Amino acid sequence: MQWVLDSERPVYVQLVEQIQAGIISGQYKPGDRLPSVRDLAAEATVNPNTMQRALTELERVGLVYANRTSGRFITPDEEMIGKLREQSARQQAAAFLVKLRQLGFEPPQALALLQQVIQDMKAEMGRREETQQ
Amino acid sequence: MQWVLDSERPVYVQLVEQIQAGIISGQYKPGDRLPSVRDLAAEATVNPNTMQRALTELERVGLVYANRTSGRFITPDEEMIGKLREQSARQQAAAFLVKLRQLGFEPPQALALLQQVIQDMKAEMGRREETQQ
DNA sequence: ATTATTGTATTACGGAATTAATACATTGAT
DNA sequence: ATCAATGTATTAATTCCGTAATACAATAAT
Repeated sequence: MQWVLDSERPVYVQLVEQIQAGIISGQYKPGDRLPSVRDLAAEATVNPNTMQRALTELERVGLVYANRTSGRFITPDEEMIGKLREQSARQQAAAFLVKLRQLGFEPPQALALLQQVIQDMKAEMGRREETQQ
Repeated sequence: MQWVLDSERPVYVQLVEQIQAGIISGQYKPGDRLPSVRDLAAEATVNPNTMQRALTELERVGLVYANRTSGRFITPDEEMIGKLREQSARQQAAAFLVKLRQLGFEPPQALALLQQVIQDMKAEMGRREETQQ
């Protein structure tokens, strides 16, 4: 795994995100054993405790579990992974709606805006392709 | 203005949000003079510096401007207010898409999910109405 | 000119959050 | 029984953020 860390946000948060992305993307498969805390920490050039914190967080939500001395594993429960993924996404969506309401956009307007932003992205991509040598 | 503050998040952030909401909702109209820093601070039972910080932030984005000794005013530029509002909303939308991609949702899927969340909200509201005494 | 009112700058305090150092506990392997 | 590898707990150091205390600066009003 290639770790990308900046100092804008807490390191342990970035670790959580990246491991989680690795799980969702299937890079870490259900049931896989993870490298040890110390190895992961060395890999990411991070203090072991910092890596531990990230792993504990993932454990809290149920994505991984630990067996003392035998190591840490991705949960084998694919359905749980799927549910967690969807639940997180819904939370993000709800938070988005709250923020947009603060800006005076009711949910249907927020939806329309998101649609438009996506359209604009597509248009931008199209222009890039045309322009590329 | 009735201020609602908790200690979950920085006070100055909450102040920014509430003043901004006041501007967008038209409670504070373009060109209006705001009460002085000290008065606002007293109103919200907050340290003057904390209120100052909130106002400086709003100034940074252009929603208000200050004239030494004569006070602080909402920008009279209604178009700017509108543009800022839309720009903020777009930023939120873009951030939402980034987070959802981290969870493995491509933009069209993110859009569909948001739509569904809104539908669910409506359904929930409906059930509430039926149930209410 | 003086004063009162306004915004601004500087500095310091407190406390929480993050990271690090170190020691402890468990257990599979030998 | 010992050891090595693992996760875990405890404590400390440090940094950073939010808030507060206080002093300064500018100008409209008198």
